[in-house]
Amino acid sequence: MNSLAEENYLKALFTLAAKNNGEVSVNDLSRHLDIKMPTVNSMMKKLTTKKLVYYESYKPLKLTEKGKKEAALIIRKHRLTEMYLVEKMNFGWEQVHEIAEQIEHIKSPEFFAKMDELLGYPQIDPHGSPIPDKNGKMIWKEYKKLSECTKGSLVKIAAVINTSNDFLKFLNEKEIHLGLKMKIKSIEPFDKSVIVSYPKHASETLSPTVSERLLVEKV
Amino acid sequence: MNSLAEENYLKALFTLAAKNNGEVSVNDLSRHLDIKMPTVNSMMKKLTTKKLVYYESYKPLKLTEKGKKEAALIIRKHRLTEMYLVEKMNFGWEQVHEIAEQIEHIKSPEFFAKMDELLGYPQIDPHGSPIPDKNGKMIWKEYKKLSECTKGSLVKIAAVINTSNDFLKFLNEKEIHLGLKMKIKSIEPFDKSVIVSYPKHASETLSPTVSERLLVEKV
DNA sequence: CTAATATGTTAGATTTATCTAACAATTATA
DNA sequence: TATAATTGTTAGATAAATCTAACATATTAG
Ligand SMILES: [Mn+2]
Ligand SMILES: [Mn+2]
Ligand SMILES: [Mn+2]
Ligand SMILES: [Mn+2]
Repeated sequence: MNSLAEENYLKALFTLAAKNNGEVSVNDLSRHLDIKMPTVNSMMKKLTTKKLVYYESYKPLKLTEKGKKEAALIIRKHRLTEMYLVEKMNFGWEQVHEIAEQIEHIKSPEFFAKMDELLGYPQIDPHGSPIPDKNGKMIWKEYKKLSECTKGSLVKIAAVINTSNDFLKFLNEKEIHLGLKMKIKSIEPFDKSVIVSYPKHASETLSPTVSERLLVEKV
Repeated sequence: MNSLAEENYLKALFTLAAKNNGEVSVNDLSRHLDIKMPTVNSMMKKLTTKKLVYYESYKPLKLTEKGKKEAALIIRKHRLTEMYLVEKMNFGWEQVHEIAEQIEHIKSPEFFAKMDELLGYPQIDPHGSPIPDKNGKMIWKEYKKLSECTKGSLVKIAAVINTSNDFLKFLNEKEIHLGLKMKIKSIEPFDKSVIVSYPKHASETLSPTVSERLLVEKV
């Protein structure tokens, strides 16, 4: 059984690896978790003896297959929890991450199985991220960034990335949510702002900071 | 902020104190928590510096007012969780204690406030124990043990005490649950077994082991 | 009332997860 | 390529929560 600390390292390794083809540096982990490098270094040695991480001095860190699976199962619990909090407890999508960060460590397969069942076996979390299955398999659909779409296209919001509290609250104010269909009216040539329209909002200008964080699918 | 370990000691102190007019011994705590006496001893010193426990060498342990309140608030979270698991997630009353033992330590006032709201501000948990209010105030209604009732009386099951898994499963088999009304048909003079009747059960014999663990109110 | 038993305390060790300081290797820059 | 900056490692310290062994006090029984 992994400790709470070990679980957080596994999750961080998994998340950071996704951004850098499977390889993570001690420094990345250190900054991501706000834990000093020597601490990370010794934890990596420990996870290596547990066959969860592959580590050699001065080389990039990699999760083993076992490590990947265990990490994915924690992410599964995190995302199921977020979905449960939004769907069954009426929390806003900007409120659930902190709570899920704690509940993901609860040791009770029955508890998460029940959430899964009550939610009808959801495939995505409230931010559009895929929920890994019971074997730790996770599939990202092929979404496109809103910033990469062309004028005139009709798109549907599928996921948000870099889901900070402030960003989600901004989206709430603009009434932008998953599933929302919007039309791209034009793209400002100067700064690449995207001008869109959607129900109750005839014209909204979204800066690149925003449009790069919105993943969409074509309608 | 108290650690998980500290919270479990506070809760144990509160629970054991209820059985012994506010005083708890190091030995009681040690056995209850399955933690050796020297460990308990040093934790009591720590909780004393935090003004949660009143401790003097060789004297019984007592929670301070602050300690009592903090303990009651953890018990509040435990019981709200149990109620939520039974009412909203369809767990059996014998399944919820272990999960609540973990969730009671979640740091999120909003999470428990939401449970409370969704449950309609319940006063008791699934075993009939009172849920302390937001100020840590808890009131036990004046129930009587089934074993103390007289022949011919009509009673309603109000709470169960010493709620072990096996006992709750036994009650499930006998279809005995909170709110059930039963009539005391007779009391066996030899061993004080109570013979009762209730819907679908014309005659059930309950041993003292059982009838002493069932709290009832008169109908 | 003494002796045995039970309960409580002190001292010191261990495990886990963290840190700082010092040093070493790698990578980037001039 | 030599030097500087960044990244990584080692060594040793610290805090929390636990333990065992030894000793001290209190309670119980004869
Ligand atoms: Mn999250
Ligand atoms: Mn976490
Ligand atoms: Mn319980
Ligand atoms: Mn607990």
